[in-house]
Amino acid sequence: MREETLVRVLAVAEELRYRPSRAARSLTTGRTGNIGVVVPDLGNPFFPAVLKGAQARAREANYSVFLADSEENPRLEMELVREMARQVDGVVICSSRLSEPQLQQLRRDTTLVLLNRRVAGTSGVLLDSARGMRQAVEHLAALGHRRIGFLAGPVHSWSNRERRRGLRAGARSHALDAIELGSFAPTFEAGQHAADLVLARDLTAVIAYNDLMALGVLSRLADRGVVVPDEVSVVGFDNIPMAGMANPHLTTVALPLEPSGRVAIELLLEQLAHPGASVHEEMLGAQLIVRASTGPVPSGSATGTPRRRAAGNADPAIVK
Amino acid sequence: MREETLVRVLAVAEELRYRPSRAARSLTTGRTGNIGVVVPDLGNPFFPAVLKGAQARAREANYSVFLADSEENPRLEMELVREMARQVDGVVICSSRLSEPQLQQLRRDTTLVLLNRRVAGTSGVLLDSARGMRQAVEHLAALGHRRIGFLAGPVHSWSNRERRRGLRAGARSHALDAIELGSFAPTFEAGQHAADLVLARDLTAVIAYNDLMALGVLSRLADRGVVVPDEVSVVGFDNIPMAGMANPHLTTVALPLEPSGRVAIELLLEQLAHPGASVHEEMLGAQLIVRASTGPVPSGSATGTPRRRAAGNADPAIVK
DNA sequence: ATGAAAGCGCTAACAG
DNA sequence: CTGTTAGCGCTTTCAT
Repeated sequence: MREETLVRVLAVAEELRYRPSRAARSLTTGRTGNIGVVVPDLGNPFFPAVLKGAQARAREANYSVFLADSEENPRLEMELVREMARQVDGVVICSSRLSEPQLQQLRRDTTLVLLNRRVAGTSGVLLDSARGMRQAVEHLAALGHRRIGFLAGPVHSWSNRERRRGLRAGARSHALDAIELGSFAPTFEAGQHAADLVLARDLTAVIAYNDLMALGVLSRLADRGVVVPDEVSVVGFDNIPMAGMANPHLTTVALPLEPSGRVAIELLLEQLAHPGASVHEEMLGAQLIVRASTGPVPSGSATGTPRRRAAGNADPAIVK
Repeated sequence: MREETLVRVLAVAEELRYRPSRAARSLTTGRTGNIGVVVPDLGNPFFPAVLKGAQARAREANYSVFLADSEENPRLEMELVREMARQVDGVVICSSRLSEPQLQQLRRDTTLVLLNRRVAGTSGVLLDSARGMRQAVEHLAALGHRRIGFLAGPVHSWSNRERRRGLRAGARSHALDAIELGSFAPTFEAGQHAADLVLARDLTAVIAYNDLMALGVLSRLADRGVVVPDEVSVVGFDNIPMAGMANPHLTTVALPLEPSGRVAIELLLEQLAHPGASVHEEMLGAQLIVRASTGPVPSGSATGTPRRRAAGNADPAIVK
């Protein structure tokens, strides 16, 4: 058509504030231009961080994102994904609390990408928890700790399994005892509660499932007058945004949260572009962050000598 | 129709995994069943908290929510709302960084509800920052402080204006000096930076725009060997989820974050149900949270006597 | 090259 | 009260 016509049409379109209807478009094309993201709990700072990366990357690719909070509830999680499936091109499930069969089932409804979960035939982003855990154990071993507690997180969580795996491997390598406690909810309050169990077991070091719990432990230890890190060393996981500023005594295994969100979207876009393409899995590294205050433990404690009460000699939770 | 027919139809529908297409539906009905939420920064814990409430309430009403992060960028914020407008029934803008004319303009594109912002003709949820600030000032006055610093937040933020307003009122009531510093970005890092300015001004108490900044101040004060609260009292705002667990020295003005998200959605639903109805504004209260460690300041400091260096006598930032 | 028409999946308004 | 039809706003295909 004529140049002039084009210009005029565009001008009028602008004047009438014309905006193409995405609904109508998606009706014909079959694509929505939307992506869904499901998280177990927005109150856990881990997920907003991931979300931030995901949202940013999605926008760069001209996708909008639907957000849903499954409230740590598998039934709700299922329902949310199903509902989303109707109006998105694919969904990213973060730290899914669903069983593998359930996830396989959802795969029939939409293109799935998992974050923090490994399922056959499904693309996913993984954070190298096991390696991070080995670093943490190595660090504590170097400080002289011989008995290390682990406060386990959600049972169905992949990262919890990985962290336990890393723990056992680390304990074996360094010939120290790893005592698993829990599982606990991945919250500050659960950490406070767990702190008492740690003291009761006469542990000199404890690794929590995540920073939230670790902060809970630190808080409770402070309340009980226990000096950190002289009497007990505490290590957390994830390095959530406020972890460091929250408590300088917190050593933590840092995971790349925002990048993981970005990568999840990237994997999803890839799947959408090449529907038949092979499934990809991306593993992102962990890094131990040792803060100023993590000093060596007193030699008395370091040998694992009970300080408060005698430990039972047949301890069922000792792993190695 | 016959009972049997109905049953068989439903059975087949289920068998074929039939799901009505929302795109097609919205094409005919003109409604999408979606709501948009825009926040300035997901990295600020304030917003995930609000978001959690909003998402939960929206879901209860069978709405899905689109999420967008405007990265504290007004241009981007505009664009995001415009884009959302095409596929939602309404949008909630949290702590908008836009000018009033810009917001009026957006109102033509979609139904708007504002959180933390007052604009004529637009429904909104407000958090009573001014009253919270007066409580904070009253508290510090009771502890004997005579010179109080305020670390201002984003210039275009309604709550920042309200907090300044409350500050001036409080300073007048209690006949004390309020020194405004900033503005600063509402971040931990900015708080660290501001702490030095506070010390340079010989202030015995400082109220930060929000908890993030307050934690930054506390962190920097600790690094510089200043004892809190004996030498300096620090007050934050919002009571974000990790504030309390982060630092027991943090006194904070608590705002109902999750409820505010819920209320925002409620106002939006109301607007959608009665399109012509009158605009509503909801004001939610604030509550001062004084933690264990907020003791009185030494009497020397309490009289406002400079401790580190002489303060210039013509201080332009002194409000009253 | 440009323009007309079919149809995506649904709902609303209609006719039977 | 059931069953049929028009049309929402686009894209894609087909005819001109």
